[in-house]
Amino acid sequence: MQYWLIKSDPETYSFERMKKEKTTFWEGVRNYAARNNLKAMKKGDLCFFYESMNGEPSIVGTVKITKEHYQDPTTDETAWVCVDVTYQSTLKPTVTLKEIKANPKLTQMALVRLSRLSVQPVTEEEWEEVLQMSSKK
DNA sequence: GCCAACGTTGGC
DNA sequence: GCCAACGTTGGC
Repeated sequence: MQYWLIKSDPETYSFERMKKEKTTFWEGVRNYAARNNLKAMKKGDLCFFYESMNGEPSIVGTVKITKEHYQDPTTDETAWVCVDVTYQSTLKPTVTLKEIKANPKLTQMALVRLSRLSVQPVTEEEWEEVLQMSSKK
């Protein structure tokens, strides 16, 4: 069981839409490092859903991997894969990037260090810490 | 909208 | 296979 974080520009695919559709295939990854992480995902793994760009960049909820990687149907290139994810929960309130950066326990998070990686691993400690931050607010 | 960071491409 | 140039991402 592992934890991950996936990023989305809400103009492309918002968490609102994720909630409405319940399940979606996470396609469009065109970066090798991110692709390798997609391939490492296992059914049942949990993911933070992070919204970038618009407004306050934040972790807004969690989703679950419901299907392991397969050929990305949006391209013929066999190099690229996608996974299926299903809505799990909404973080109330959300945890912003600002707060994550301000938390000394989270300075090692890939989100802070590798800000451009769109699919990244999260440690169990980081996972728990972010959930705590949300519940304590 | 700017610009820093970083991944990718392509010439050698 | 190196590395400069270029393109893209994403925070601000």
